[in-house]
Amino acid sequence: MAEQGSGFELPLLLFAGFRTLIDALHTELARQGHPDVRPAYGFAMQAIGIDGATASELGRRLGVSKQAAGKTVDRLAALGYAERVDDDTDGRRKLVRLTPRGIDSLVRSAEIFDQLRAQWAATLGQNRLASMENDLRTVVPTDGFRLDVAGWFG
Amino acid sequence: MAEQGSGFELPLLLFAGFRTLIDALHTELARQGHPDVRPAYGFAMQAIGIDGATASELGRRLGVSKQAAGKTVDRLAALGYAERVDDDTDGRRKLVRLTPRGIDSLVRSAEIFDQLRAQWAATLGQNRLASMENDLRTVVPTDGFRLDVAGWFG
DNA sequence: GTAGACTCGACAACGTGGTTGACGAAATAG
DNA sequence: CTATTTCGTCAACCACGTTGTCGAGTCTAC
Repeated sequence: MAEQGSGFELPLLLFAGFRTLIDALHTELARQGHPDVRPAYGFAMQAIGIDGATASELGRRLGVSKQAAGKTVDRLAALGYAERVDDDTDGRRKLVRLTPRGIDSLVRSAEIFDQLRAQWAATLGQNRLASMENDLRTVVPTDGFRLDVAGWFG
Repeated sequence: MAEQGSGFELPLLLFAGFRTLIDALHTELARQGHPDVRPAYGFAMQAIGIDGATASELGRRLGVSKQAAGKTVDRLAALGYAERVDDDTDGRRKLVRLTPRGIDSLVRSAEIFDQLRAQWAATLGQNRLASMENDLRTVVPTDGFRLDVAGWFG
């Protein structure tokens, strides 16, 4: 209340909201058999998608270099969430595909996010939550933004 | 609008809002003579505060180890934003103090954040923005949360 | 059909932000 | 006086990003 109207608080609240959701997601994800999925991995797997992608394409989607994307794929592969498959029609390309385990984590993430949103809706009311989402949509640039949280911040 | 009610969109919107504010801050900060302040540095300087702090205390405030805090102080010191001062009454302690340049960046940050909030208020309306802040306060845990964004995410 | 340009994935080196573990020095508790 | 705690630092390591380089494969133009 002392910080009412302080410009300092707004970014903190937005980040706290983001972090609250992501932490709740990963707590539940861990409980459902995915204890070693980090926030960054979730975003990367989301970017890989069901159809898969090459490392270069993944880099473009995430807004990072192809080298950084390649390293992320290494970690995902080491954990059994993704795999590299040679492309028959192009000897240079290696398609990165999610394993069944990777797809499972993605499906569960979507469900958990829906449940979390429902909790917020129950607390704030559907209208208030929808207003918040609409207002955020108005005020953030519409073009896709970069998801390289760790690298961006530090 | 296709994503209306999608649990996936909410965290993205919150993060995009956070990032939009932080990016705007640093663009303006760079214009005002602080081009090499990174988001992480701003949070660290905020935690150091006007009165200064020891590296261990800084670590506690940021939620990271004293070693990590010490490294952050190194980078801040290298850029001329902070300095270490021996404590006369305790031979172990070294107080980390912001330099005038460090304080200047903090003062300007506060002003810029206020201006950015005013822009949001002009776009959304005072009431809508205040509602958003109130709703976020309702839904995020009240206890102080960790500011180690980079380390948390990745 | 082949020469040049482009793309792909990988390698190396580095910067930044974290972690543990260990350690000497200084303060404090008994 | 001794035992414990705390402070700052050093060293090693990991995660996530960067740039530069490179061989190999594909595509385009002549």
